[in-house]
Amino acid sequence: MPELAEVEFYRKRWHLAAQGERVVALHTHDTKKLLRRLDLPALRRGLVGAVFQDSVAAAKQMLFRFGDDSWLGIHLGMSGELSVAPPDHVPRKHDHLVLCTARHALVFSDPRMFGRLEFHRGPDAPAWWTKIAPALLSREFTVEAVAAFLQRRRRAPIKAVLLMQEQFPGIGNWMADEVLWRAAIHPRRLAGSLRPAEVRTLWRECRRVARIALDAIAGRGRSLPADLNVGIPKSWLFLHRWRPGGICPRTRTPLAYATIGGRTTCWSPARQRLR
DNA sequence: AGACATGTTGCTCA
DNA sequence: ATGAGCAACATGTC
Repeated sequence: MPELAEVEFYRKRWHLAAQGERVVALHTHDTKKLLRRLDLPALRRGLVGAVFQDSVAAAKQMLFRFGDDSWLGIHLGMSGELSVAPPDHVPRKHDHLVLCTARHALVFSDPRMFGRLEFHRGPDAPAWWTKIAPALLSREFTVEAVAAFLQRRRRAPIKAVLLMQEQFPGIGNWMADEVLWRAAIHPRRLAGSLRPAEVRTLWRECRRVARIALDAIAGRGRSLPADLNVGIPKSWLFLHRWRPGGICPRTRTPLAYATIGGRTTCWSPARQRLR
């Protein structure tokens, strides 16, 4: 499920509930897969007794800092989520990590187990965190960088290229379709075939979709929507794409579906034309 | 029953 | 060497 804005929603849920609280217990449901990058005893030593100091999200990953030098990285994969429960929470089948403070249980659950947990100890954030590509909303995410990247990937369909985290951190399947729909670019167009004006539009819509999605899904300031998706604008493709027989909210014509770049892709043929 | 799922990785082939 | 395409991962839901 989680892309850029959903990841921020989950990070904020833990942060608003328990930032500043001390971890008093930790439960793991060990699946070698999810915890494969984790030194479990080190995790326990680092977190239990430490205060949840801060957190940040980037791309589809989150980093939580405990005490001065303990860092917990989380990638939610396809089906992961973070929730908050009472401190006596009894872990359910897919709860793989539970951090308890005096007042809350912070729960990481992931049925499909495509997620990832990493623990790092040291004064600075780990290397895998600092090498995440510049955020879509940062100054370093420039139209020139996008143009150069599209040229390098010129033979791949633009839909597949938008999913590449090395240039478009946080964009996932639905955001990619949303960006292309707004930019009126057919998902099967080869990246190298986009005219400069189209590249600029694509760049601009990447930033717009990221900004609006973050506000709508994760809220502004200290607010947090009650649920994912409640704030998504009615005009977005997102709300029309899932039901078969969906109608484009702009052209009022039927949406099309196909596998492009290995993923189910939805577009509006009346709006997004080939070549 | 079978298809499909908002993600990533590692392999094969050009 | 570089890049494109695809199967695999594990489990739930329609």
